[in-house]
Amino acid sequence: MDQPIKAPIHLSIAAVERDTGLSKDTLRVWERRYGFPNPERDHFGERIYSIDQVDRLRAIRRLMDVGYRPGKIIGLSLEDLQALAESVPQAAPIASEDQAADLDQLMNVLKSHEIEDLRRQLSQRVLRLGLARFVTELVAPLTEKVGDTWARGQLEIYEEHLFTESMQVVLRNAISTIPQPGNRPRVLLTTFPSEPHGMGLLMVEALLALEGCRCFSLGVQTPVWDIVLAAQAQDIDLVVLSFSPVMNPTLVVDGLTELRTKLPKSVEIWAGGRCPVLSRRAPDGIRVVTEFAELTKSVVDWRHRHSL
Amino acid sequence: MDQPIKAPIHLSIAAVERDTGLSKDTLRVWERRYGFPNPERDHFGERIYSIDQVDRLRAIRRLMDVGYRPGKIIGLSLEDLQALAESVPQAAPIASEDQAADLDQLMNVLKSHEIEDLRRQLSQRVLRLGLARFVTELVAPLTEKVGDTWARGQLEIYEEHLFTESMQVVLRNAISTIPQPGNRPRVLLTTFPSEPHGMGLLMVEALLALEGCRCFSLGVQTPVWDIVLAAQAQDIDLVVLSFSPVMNPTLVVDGLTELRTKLPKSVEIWAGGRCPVLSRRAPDGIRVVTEFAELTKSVVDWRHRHSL
DNA sequence: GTCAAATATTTGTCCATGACAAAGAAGGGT
DNA sequence: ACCCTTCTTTGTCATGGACAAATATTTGAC
Repeated sequence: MDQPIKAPIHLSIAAVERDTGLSKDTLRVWERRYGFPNPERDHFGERIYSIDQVDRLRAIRRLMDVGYRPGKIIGLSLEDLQALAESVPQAAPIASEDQAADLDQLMNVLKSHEIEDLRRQLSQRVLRLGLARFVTELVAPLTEKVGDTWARGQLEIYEEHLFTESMQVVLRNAISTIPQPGNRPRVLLTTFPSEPHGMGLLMVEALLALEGCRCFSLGVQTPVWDIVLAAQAQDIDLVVLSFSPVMNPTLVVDGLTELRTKLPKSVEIWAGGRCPVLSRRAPDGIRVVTEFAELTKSVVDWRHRHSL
Repeated sequence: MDQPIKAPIHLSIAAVERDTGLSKDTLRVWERRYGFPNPERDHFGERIYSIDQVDRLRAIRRLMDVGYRPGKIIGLSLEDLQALAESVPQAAPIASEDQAADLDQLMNVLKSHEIEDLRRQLSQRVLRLGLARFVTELVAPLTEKVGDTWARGQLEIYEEHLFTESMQVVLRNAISTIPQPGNRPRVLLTTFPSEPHGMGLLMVEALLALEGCRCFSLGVQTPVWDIVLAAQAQDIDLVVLSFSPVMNPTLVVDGLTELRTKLPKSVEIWAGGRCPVLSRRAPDGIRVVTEFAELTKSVVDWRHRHSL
């Protein structure tokens, strides 16, 4: 054996915050209220979390992302948590039999860790389906499936990383082959500072570029003020932001409100992604786009409104 | 005018943390110690920061990244801070006259916001110089120059985002053209969870791929435990991690130590990047690679040691 | 004077506890 | 069924104290 005695590794509260996505404040208040997590203390009284507890915290976090409330599940053992995750109903796949089978096949390639295979097969699908259908019918459901499978604990994070990395390579490659004429609308794409996920952005960029929009991607995590500056400098018509479900709702709403007041009225803001708060209480003056099909329509609509 | 009367916009402490990168704890303790920032309070006593103060905070933050200590500069006005930023000595460019001129030219293209131009010119340089020289003689110094210019306040964050995004596209494209034979060493590339910068990783991937290594990139921010799992699954010889100077030294050292104990002895760990702590107190069993030239040598050395 | 070791200062992060607002759940009337 | 009000849950913020790590400064030997 390479690691005969597994060293009892302990993590600081900052490390746990990063590994679980739960803020330090939350970790402390859970300990106070529910008695879990229940970390040891080092010689100076600072919290020291065991791997076991971090695993449990991650399982709890995953279930919360699916809608469970912490109070209900925080007392459960890791096994119970995993059992619960299994029972979460799969998001209804709107896919046909063929599609579903194809997704399964790609998942198997991913699980076999044959990265070249995965990348090659994805590239083939781009050619076969065309980029637009590739994004809507394959990337979107496959990404969801991967997230789902991970939430059930049937996929390691590193496998998700491998998937994301491969998919991004394929998508970027595909996007770079789209000719970019100097057309309107001129679109700025990015995410807020607390949102590190870039896949949604790439999908949107692909679809918009196909629609003939002029896309300027700032990558992820641009502060609000810098979005405003960039929109000014690039003479932007449309700011598109992408949100994942894990984003803090308050930050989403506050950020959007702030951005809306700072941007001229003539610049539209479109917010996309599967973030619950968007559908419920999106600020005024923000267009919420939850489905990819809407995106294309919205562009047509924009052009119509601007007589283009 | 689009915004005739600029609404007196105020930000919550969470928003300021987001926009300045200073933690809530830090913001509170500065207020307590130095009397700045000095936010108003809303009807319920929560801090409300003015735009002016946030601008000052960002200027301070920039100077800190260049080595100033907060206590020395926290009392200065925005003008004084900017003047100070101007006076920061430029990092000595080891480049030749020609190179320096070329970098300047590219910087100008970036500042003109002609993204297509920038991307096209970068792609041309790849062909002209070859990928290896492109990385060592252009990407590395240009990235540094961009960071530097930003630190002086002469570049907006969004401009840095534009640069990073363009460069990543070019690099990924270049990398994807390198044939990947099934050669050793098999290299896993990633960063720790607190390190969101992926450029260094791409540069290293390019050079290693050129050297004939088999590269598996997990993208950024992989938790330690998942790095271990991935290394196992992919039969990895070499884990390469990239660090930027802003990373918390404690987390770097702790993470590396943890990773070293969890990985089998047969798997080497190489740590790269301009992170001061690496040179000073790197843990045992970690190879520190600060220069790109070393990288190639290290691969040759690895092959020699493994009789390949 | 130069350099290294010892001491002082600066600075970020952590801790404990209290409080409240916003989201969600539960109850009651039409 | 539905909507409005009330109760419960939950995350974030506030205060103020403390210490360790990093940095600056002083001391002392050569």
